[in-house]
Amino acid sequence: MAETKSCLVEKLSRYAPLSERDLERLATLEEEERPCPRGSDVHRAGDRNGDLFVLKAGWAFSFTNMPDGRRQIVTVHHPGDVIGFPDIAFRNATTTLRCVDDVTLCPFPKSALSVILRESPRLSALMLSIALRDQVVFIDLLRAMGRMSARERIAHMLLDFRARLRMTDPAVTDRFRLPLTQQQIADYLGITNVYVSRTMIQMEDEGEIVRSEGHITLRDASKLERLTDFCDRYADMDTSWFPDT
Amino acid sequence: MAETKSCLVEKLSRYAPLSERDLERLATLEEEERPCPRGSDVHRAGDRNGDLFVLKAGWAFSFTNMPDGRRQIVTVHHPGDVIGFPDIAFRNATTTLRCVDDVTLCPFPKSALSVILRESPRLSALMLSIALRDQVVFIDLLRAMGRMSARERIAHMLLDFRARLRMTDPAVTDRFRLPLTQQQIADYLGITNVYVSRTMIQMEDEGEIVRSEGHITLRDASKLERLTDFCDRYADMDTSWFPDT
DNA sequence: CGGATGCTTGATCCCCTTCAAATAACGTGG
DNA sequence: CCACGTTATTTGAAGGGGATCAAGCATCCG
Repeated sequence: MAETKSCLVEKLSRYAPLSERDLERLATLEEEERPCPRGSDVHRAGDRNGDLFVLKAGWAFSFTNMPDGRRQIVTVHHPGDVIGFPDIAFRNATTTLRCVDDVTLCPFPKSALSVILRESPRLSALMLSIALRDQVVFIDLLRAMGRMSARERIAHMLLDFRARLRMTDPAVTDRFRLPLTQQQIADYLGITNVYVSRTMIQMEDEGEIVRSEGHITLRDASKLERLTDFCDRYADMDTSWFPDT
Repeated sequence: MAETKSCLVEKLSRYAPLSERDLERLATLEEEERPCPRGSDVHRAGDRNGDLFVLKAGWAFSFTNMPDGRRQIVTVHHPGDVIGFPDIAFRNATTTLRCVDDVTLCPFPKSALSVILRESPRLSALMLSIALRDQVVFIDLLRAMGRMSARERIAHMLLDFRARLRMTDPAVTDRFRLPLTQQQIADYLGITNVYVSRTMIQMEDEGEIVRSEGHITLRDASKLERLTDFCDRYADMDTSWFPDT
């Protein structure tokens, strides 16, 4: 029985059935979990690449800066997310990882990937699939940034957050905590904090959302889904082609 | 000796040294190459997922539409590129693949991935790395879309194209063929064709670029690199952690 | 309770869009 | 190789979405 409460096991076994051996293998790869206070940086862009993480609790985000100070938040990480995948193709981190909340991280070393690739084709397929799923999520975000208005972008972001939160907690409803500042939302969506404020007020005035106590409520999620042509990439991965072992 | 001129072998062996066995394995996975006329669609968004491709010759691009007709080109594919990676995590294609030129494709089936994962950890690592490298390229593009002006986006695109073309042909200089229409560039960068025209004229007036005979010349690439804080993601992948076999 | 941080609001500006039309380049058939 | 329709590029004028700057409020936290 998998009595071990490994983050990685917890996370990956959600996607596809894994053998006992694979589960054990995963559990041994993990290092001791590690807390990080809100506002702190786990690593900075340019740092030598170290570990990958599973985000056990709290929100975080990855971002890059331009020389003149413009900032782009690239990913908002939710509990259960694997963090650091894109960087492993390179020697140095391409983004800075900052904690939104007090956060708990479960690190596992980059070299663990090598072990997985050598020993478990099925786990390898899973890692690859997650990476490729994330790529499609980026593509969806790219479409939002390229062709959507500020209002649509915010709607898209909210739907995306809901879908992601629902992955680790199926009980998530149309009301959930949103700990990001408007400046952070702005840096994520490529607009300004001022316009985030204006747009969210407008969305609230028109009954699309409600804000209170750091939480947000989607009043009519399916309307927002139509508005943004939203597609939940977390719900329907294809695992049928995976090797059996 | 690898006498077979397999596209896949050609492509992948560029990144990291591979064993004879791996090279042979790759060669057998490939199906017969296939031509596609310019302007035609290889597959459409929503189609059941079939093959992956190596683009042997010509340019192509992948795009999505919004219900109201807005279009976002997501990737511009150059000779040597592997096409279709993001889709394999799903049952259906998420984008439409359209040919810019008369194109030659080397298809290999999705099931080939399963074979690779089972038989060659080293090739698996390579596939994963390419997927993750592409993810970083998307992140760079995202940053451009979120925080850069039209002019900076165009500069970024040109630098990216040059870097990619140089991967398969190191002889590529600051002058190269640019077969995209301004409408396509616009749909790629999230601006309008009209503004692409205006901006490129301005860039030409100010001596940053030259256009002639369907080609473009970068007059001072390093200046453009500073302007956009450009980073060549194709030049420096980290393969040091790969399994040996 | 006081400072800092985050949110809202107003006035003004500009990058880019939209619409429309003219010009140029291209592809095809004769 | 030219003629002609088609598609791509350029140009102009006008308008809007969102940026910028600056100030006033609300909230959080020690």
